[in-house]
Amino acid sequence: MMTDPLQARLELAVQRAFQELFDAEIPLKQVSFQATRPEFEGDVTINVFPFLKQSGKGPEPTATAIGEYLVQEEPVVARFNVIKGFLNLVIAESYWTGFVAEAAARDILQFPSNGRRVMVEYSSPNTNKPLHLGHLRNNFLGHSVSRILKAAGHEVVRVQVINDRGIHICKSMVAWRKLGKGETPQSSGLKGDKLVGKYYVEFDKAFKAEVDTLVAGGMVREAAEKEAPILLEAQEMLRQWEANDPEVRALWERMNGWVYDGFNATYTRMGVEFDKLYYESNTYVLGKQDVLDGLEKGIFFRKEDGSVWVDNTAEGLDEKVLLRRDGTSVYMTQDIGTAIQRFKEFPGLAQLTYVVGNEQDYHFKTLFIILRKLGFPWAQDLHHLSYGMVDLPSGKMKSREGTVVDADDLIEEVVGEARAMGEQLSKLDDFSEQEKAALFEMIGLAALKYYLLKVDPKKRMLFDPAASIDLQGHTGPFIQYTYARIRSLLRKAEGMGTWASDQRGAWDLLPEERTVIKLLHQLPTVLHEAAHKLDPSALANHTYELVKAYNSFYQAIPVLKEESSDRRAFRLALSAAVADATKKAMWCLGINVPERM
RNA sequence: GACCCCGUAGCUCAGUUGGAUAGAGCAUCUGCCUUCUAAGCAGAUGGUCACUGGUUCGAAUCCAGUCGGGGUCGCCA
Repeated sequence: MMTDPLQARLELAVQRAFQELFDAEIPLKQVSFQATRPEFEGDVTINVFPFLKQSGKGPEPTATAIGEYLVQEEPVVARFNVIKGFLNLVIAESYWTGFVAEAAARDILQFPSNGRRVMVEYSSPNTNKPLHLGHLRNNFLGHSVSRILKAAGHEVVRVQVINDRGIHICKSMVAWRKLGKGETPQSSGLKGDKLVGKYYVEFDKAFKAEVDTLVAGGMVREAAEKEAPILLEAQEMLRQWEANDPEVRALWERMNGWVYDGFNATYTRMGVEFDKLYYESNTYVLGKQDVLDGLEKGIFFRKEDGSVWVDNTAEGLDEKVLLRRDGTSVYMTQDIGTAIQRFKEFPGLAQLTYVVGNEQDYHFKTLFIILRKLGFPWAQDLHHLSYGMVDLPSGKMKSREGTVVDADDLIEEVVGEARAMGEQLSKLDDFSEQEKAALFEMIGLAALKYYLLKVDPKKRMLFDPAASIDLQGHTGPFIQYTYARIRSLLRKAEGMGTWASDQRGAWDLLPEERTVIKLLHQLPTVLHEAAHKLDPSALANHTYELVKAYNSFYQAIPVLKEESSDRRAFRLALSAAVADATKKAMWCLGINVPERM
């Protein structure tokens, strides 16, 4: 965990203070810092309550003694005050102005490369259905986490697993062959993934009709659901697929191709990217040998019927099957093999993060324990970014009840809302239609992405359609707006000269300036924490705090109209630093920012 | 039933290595465009931090229990 440089410096100074004043040792980590509450004077507050034993004095004398020591010995501490057990420190202006100069000159949200390569897996769609709201949270999270890790200095490999085989896609294939009349995306103009999804639904309809017919003919429903001819046909097709039947394989490739075209169109619009794709049709055979090796070493055990199991009861979990009695593998087997393959493929991989919903918590717990038992040292570097479900006001999304929110439709809706708002404000009269379209696309997607990313990933969240297209308040467009406003300011200021930290005159920072500077100063630490915790919401919320503070500053304090050229230049430098940091922070969330809006 | 997660303002969410009077946005109400973009700013209203007990100088935060919501417990993926 990283503490910011100012804090690290103060921690050491406080430690020295205890040493010299009270001849007492205090552990660095025990020094608790917090931002000073606005109603008191100060920037940083230290709570001395935990150290009364070491000092042998009451809270106030302890705090006062430390405060006096810091003012004397640590140049960044300008003065202090003590209220109850709280030592409020005022940090020297030169520290803050020096920081602004630095933030205006370089990207404070880009950490130097640390040489660690990490992998993030996200998306993992099935090829029988279009992408929906759940995929959006997954993709935005995965994409953002990848960028945050990159900004934190990692080299990131983004991967996607595509579930392209199995009974589900065979169902679509059967229905298309029977009912499709040769329909293609070209012939009907339907997006490829939507077309295949349509036949998946058609299959279900036909299946239900057949079951009803069989039941009407006197068959028990349970039996009918196993024997409906169209289901048998799909199962037969899966066998043919596994036997490499050329005709079935050709149809499979053709229909999956349509799906990929559709997915790619959606991914492009979402602005989500991958470095490498894994297809389940290639990886589903992996893991079997690894399980057999584990069996030989006595890590797993075989039951009388021949099936192979792992016993995780000692870890508080359960027994879990790894190979069926007929020797075929299950999902877990595949995941074991895939993980092993990835660490072979990318030697020295420092971390592998799976972005997968929390309904699979148990699966990943089990998977990680198994890999640890198999003795892979990297097993401790596996993470499950377990995110909560997205609920609708009406409850859970259910495909059977037709309440699934389609990704393409949703994007279309937020972009439409951005357009409606943009046209109404009519600030863009000199924009071409093309420029407008690009801007509304950017704003709409910002609204959607920010809405899904500002919530702690671990928590289930409510998707309120009305709130998600909101462009005011705690939203992506609000942040974009602040950025555009600063850019406009900076364009007007061109030629007014630059500012350097040695140029500061004898002035006091205004409270509005100080607030902005402090939030900006914390941002790199927040980014680092977000990388550590795999949590974009921390960065999203802090970025909002920053631009909110900037807006208050902007509204209350003149910049271009400031008469003192030094102060004006300083405010421009601060504005530029906020703009740069905001742009980078939003980039880390996968959100673009406009020069005007 | 067992295990896991969650419960903070009317609604959606921050805040949890234990610290000062628990914060935002939306909604409602009041001001502010002759001044750098009003997608903004300033302010008001709104709280038994689910409940009970415990730990301690101090608990929304830690522990136990109760209630409520969700998830997982397949030789499915």
